[in-house]
Amino acid sequence: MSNISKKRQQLIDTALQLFYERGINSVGINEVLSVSGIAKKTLYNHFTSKEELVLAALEQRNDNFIAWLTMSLKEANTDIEVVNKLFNGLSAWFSNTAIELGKFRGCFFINTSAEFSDPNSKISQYCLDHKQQVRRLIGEHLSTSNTELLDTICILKEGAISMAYVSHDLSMPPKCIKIVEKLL
Amino acid sequence: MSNISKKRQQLIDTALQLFYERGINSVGINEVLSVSGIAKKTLYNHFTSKEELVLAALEQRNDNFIAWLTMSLKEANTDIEVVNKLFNGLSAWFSNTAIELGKFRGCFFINTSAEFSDPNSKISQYCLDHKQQVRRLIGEHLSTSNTELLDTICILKEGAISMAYVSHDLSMPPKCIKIVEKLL
DNA sequence: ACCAGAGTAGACCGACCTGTCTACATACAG
DNA sequence: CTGTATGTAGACAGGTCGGTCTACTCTGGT
Repeated sequence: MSNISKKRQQLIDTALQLFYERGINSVGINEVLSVSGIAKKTLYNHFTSKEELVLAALEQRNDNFIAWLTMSLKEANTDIEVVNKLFNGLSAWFSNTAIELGKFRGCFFINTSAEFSDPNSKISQYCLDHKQQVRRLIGEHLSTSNTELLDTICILKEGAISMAYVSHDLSMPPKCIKIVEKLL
Repeated sequence: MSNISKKRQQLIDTALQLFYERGINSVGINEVLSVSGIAKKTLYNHFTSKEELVLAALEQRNDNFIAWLTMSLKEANTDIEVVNKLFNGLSAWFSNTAIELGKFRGCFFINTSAEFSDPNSKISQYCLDHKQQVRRLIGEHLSTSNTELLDTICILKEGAISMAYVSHDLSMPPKCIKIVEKLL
């Protein structure tokens, strides 16, 4: 890997970590630089603004998350297996057992949407896009193209994430599994 | 009402509106002052810091929300009626028909939790407290003290709010009602 | 060996942040 | 009528923000 993209990647990695841990508006460019040990000129060589760095961090997180979810849903051949693997995966995430996703601090995309109020901004649009990608990936593992089950799973997933973060209640994923079991 | 508490209330109302619309970290004290037309000295007469104003705005929002929810659940005498009234209420909120709650921009408490990363801060604690109050209020309207139904409703509620805001999908509340109907 | 490209450190800019303070106006209770 | 409490306007302090720029160094390919 060339030096140029190595530095670029270091910046993205550091930014993602700090942005996810503490929120984008609470982390300044200077902190990203001092933590990563990279000069300011280099950052503005690769990104024209903080917003571009934010978008790159969102893309990185999306890649990580989709990869993790793909792995989690691997070899799920029945609908109930998909549900089990999905919510067991969420459990692992919440309890910091899914190391690929870092220390749990809610959904980075929900948190970021909360910080950026303009729904037409690239940042908000990307958050929406991420949720659609996750939904599509789950849908591809289900036996039916009926959206009813997919809707249910997505609602429960979002609810479980929100309650895990805001209410510190990590017990929702098993309950979600039971709910879907009853419905099938 | 005395002048002192009138000014205080104006500050809280303005702060709540701006904080909810755009996020707490994106709104400075000076903007709250210029919009409300109140002097800075007066603000720091009533609140020792921005954090205190934020807490007062959270309390105000909690009062408004609990009052709205209490009204929405009034005369719900069966479990299914509670579910119907709750999710129809959410529908109205999402589509800006519930004027008491202002223009929908997600859950103020979820959004605020996303902005403040320290879970032990008063602000994060208050967000958690709000969610518990809402849960308790819903629970009081249910026929059983069994937490299973209450858990289900709360997960679905959080999921519906999150999807309405991040994914601009306002269609979840009726689907939540159908899900609970199947489970009962 | 040399030069261009990519890196470094960090001063600097204007804008904005929270919070303090001075100086003055108004209202009202005793 | 007067004193206190509460209000006003806004300058100011000290800090941080995103972003620009200068001046210098390192490194790798020809």
